[in-house]
Amino acid sequence: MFQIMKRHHPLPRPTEGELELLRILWDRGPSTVRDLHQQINTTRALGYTSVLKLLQIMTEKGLVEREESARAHVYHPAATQNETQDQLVRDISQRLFAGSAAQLAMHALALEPVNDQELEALRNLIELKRHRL
Amino acid sequence: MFQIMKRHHPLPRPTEGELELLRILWDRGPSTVRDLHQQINTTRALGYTSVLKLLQIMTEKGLVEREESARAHVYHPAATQNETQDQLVRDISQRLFAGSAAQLAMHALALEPVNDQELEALRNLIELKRHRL
DNA sequence: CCGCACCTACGAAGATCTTCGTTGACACCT
DNA sequence: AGGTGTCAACGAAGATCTTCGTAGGTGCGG
Repeated sequence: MFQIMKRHHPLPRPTEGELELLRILWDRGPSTVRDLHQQINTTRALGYTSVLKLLQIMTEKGLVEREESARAHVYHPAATQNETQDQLVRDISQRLFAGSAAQLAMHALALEPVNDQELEALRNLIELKRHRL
Repeated sequence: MFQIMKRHHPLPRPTEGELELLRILWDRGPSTVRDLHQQINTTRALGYTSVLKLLQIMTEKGLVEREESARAHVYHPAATQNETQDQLVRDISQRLFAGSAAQLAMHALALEPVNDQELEALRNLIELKRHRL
C-alpha cells in the first residue's frame, strides 16, 4: 500500500550551498525561488539568480524536483531529511571514524549540552540495541 | 607543565583528499611522501606527485607541518585526530542537524551494528551526562 | 497597447580541488 | 665524469562550486 521507491541512482552528496537550501526546504516545505531567496537572506547576502542557479543544478542532479505548472516553479526535496542525514552521517562515519558509528556518536555527545529529553531517547535507543546482542 | 597551545588561526576544514592523508598520518605517524603514496595506493591509484602536491598545499594551510632536515621531508599532522574529529563533528552537527548533537548521535547509532564494548562506553557517557542535569 | 515587475534560462568569471607532467637538484654507483 | 634513481618545486589542466549579470518571456495595471 505505502511502497517506498528505491532510487535507481543514489543521489550525490549535496554541497555546502545545496545543503543550505535543502534545510530550508525541509523546514518550510515546497518553495519558490523567491521564498528561498528571502529566507536565505535573513542569514546572509546572496543574489536571487544565485539561488535560482543552485536550484537548477540541484534539479539536474536529482536533489530536488520541481513543479513547473505555475509561472514561479515550486521546488521540493527529492530525499527526506532523514534519508539525507543518514547518508551524510554514514559518509562522515566512514571518512572520519573508519566506519565506527559509535565513536562518531560519542564525539557528538562529548561536544554539546544535550537536553533531558534527547538523553532519554538516546538511552532508550541504546537499551534497544543492547538487548539485541 | 603540559600546556596546550591554542592555535591563533583555526585550521581550515580539510578537503576529502586532505582527510585521506591525515588519516594515514594519524595511523602511521610522521611519514614521507613516499610512505603516504605507497599507503594510499593500497586503496586507490594516485600519482606520487599528486600526493606531494597535496602535502605542499596542506603545509600552506597549516594542516600539516614538515621536517625538512632530511632530503625526504617528513610530514606530521598539525592537529590531533581528536581535535579534527571534534571540529568536523561540530561542523556536521551545525549544518545537518541545526546544532543538535544528540540527533546526530542517534542517527549514527541507528545506522550500524555497534559492538558490545562501544555500547557500554556510550551508556556510561550518557549516565555521566544524566547525573549532571 | 505599453511599460513595469517578475520569472526562467544561459553564460561566464573566479575560487577551490584534484591530478599529474616536467624540471632541476642531489646523491650514489661504476 | 656520466648514468640512474629519488626528491621537491612548479605550473597547468580539468572538474566542481559559487556567484552573478544579462537576455528573453509572461502577465498585469493603466
